[in-house]
Amino acid sequence: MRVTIKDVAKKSGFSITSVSLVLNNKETKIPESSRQLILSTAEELGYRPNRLAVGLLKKKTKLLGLVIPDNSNMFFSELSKSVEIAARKRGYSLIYGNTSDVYSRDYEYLKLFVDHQVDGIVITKSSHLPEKEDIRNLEFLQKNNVPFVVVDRQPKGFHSDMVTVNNTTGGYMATKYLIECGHRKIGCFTGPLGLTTSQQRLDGYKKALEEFNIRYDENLVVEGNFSSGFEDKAMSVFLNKKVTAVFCQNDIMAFGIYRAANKSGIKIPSQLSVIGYDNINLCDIVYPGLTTIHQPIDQIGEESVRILTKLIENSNQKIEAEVKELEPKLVIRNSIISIVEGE
Amino acid sequence: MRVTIKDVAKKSGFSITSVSLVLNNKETKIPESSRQLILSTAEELGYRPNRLAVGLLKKKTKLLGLVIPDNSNMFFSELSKSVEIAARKRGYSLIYGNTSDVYSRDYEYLKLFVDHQVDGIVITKSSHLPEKEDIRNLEFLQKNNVPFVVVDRQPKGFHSDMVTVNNTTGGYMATKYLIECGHRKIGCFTGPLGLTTSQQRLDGYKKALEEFNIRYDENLVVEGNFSSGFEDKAMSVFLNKKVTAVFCQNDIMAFGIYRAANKSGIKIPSQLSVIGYDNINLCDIVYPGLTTIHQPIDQIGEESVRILTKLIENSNQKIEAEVKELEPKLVIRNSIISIVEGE
DNA sequence: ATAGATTCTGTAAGCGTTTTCTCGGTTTTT
DNA sequence: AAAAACCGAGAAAACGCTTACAGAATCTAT
Repeated sequence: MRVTIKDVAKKSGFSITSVSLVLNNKETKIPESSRQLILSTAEELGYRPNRLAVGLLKKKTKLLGLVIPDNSNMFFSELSKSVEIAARKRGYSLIYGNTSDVYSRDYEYLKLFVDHQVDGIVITKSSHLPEKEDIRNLEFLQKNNVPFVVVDRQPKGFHSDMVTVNNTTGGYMATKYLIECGHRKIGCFTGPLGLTTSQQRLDGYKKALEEFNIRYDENLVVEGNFSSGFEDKAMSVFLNKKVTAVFCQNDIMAFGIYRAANKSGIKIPSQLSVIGYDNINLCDIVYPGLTTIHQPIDQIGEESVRILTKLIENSNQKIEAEVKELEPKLVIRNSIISIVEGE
Repeated sequence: MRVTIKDVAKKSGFSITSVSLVLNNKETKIPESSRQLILSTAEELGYRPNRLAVGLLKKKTKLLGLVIPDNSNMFFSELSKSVEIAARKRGYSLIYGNTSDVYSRDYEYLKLFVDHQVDGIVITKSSHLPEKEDIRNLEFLQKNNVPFVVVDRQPKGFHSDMVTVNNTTGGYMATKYLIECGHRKIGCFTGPLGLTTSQQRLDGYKKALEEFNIRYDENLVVEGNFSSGFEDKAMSVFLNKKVTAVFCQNDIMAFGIYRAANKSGIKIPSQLSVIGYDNINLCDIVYPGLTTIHQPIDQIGEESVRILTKLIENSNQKIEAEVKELEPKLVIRNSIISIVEGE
């Protein structure tokens, strides 16, 4: 059986109270000699407090729940990592729910986390979560008094603490850069259009076109899924429409375009310029290096946990919901070619 | 405040006992009418049992701990996902510890998990964990009576339940395939040589060479880190030695070779053949598609959790440690060229 | 009618902690 | 020498739940 505080008490000859007091460094008038004895027998027995018991009593578990759509998508696996790092820095650990983008699991995991009495939750919803369920989920958390922070994908019709990267700006920066490189016919390979993320990046794309007086042509927009599988279809559309550059709404889809291009004997960047989104580790490793929009993943994790722990530690007072919007950044590598002005 | 069983009891007019009995579907002679009333008020109040309380009492938390070295390495992020899927299938959730390959955190997380009274632990140790600490860690778990399964990287000097993929076979298959394609001067780009994983893959490489009477030349072996950073150094060695093919001990390093090759104007596969290891999603997406050794990640997760839950459910009886060795598989894509026999 | 069997429901202990309160024993003060 | 002050340490309640056990109420059989 595991060593309990009772064992330490018995062995050291003190009461449970005294042991607890000493072990928790409470200010108390227990003489140094007793103190040392207790400390050393606890050490000797390898005593570690049972967190369930402590949690039950104190109503704090130092556990955070993390819900993400897909840990095999590098953006999210890097995000998990950054959340984990930020959490451990503050003494919290993570229970982790990967929904595999099956949206009913969002709710399942939230319930589970609540049952485990997590102190707070970081959530990025599934791609196809219906608005109604989204609201139901978050209301469930509110009703149960569990602080939470929504990350990356914004809920519709619900205002809460949130950390995002400005996707409109990101889409705008990517497109503008392509235009400045002389491109006029620019394809857009989007994520699921039900997500604010995709929609906003598309908005940025449109905004940049408009600014440079380029007509927006919806036939140059192909919807993808932030993963692979649609690149061939997209490629055939782009070739057909003779685009000279493509804005891919994430890096994985950009790699898909790399492959499709190679298959069709199209050279990147000389015949087709490509820009991605996310700046995952691999961008540096592929050839040609992928020019992309950097998302500050470490900051996202850090900010989410910062806000969440703030919420937890001030759970008595109602604070105005904090929305942290981070800025994306253009990272230039070698997947884009500048074409001569006027031709 | 959260709804407790007491609230349900009060509201429905029954005792706590009756409510618990009904809610847990215990066989009992509570009449259907009372039963229904209890069920409906529980539902109405949105009652969910507090897992801390249940765990404290039953000494079962339905929580599994997962320790992995680096979630930003795709092999491990896919592994986390597969472990998670296997766990949820059996009603367990995951507390998740990413050590970022800082080996002191292996122990930290194990302690934490024990404190949280997890029912069992799945562990893949950090790359540079000294043997002594490795043993200390696993003995700690034994002493605390926490079942565990070691995955992928084997501990030295400790026998326990384990799931691995046969790395020797994998290295052998990769090398043999290159030889059969006519290659004779084959470079080997390894992982950290302190890991059994790397060592065994190297053994397989040697074994294949030997089988075909090719002299093993240690100058063709370059140690990497399973990540990026050493590819340029490796490439210069390989070019210098005029190898025609490279066996990379994981896919990420193979992608590194892709890049280094491109930088030096070397074409893959026509001028240099490359084989990887792991078969992560990206292999299909890069160009040319990477021929590689497939590791059955889903099976690894499934087997680990299967063994672990078996251990948990039979924790009374001592069972012989189960070592499950899975088989790797060659996946042929387009990164290897066959060279004419004799020239 | 009364004992015995059968249904139903409640009491209470216990899981491992923390923390408030109380109390016995010293020492100090007058 | 008696009262006051102080020090050190333990008893007990509480957190939310499960479950063995006891008990009340109803019904059956003699």
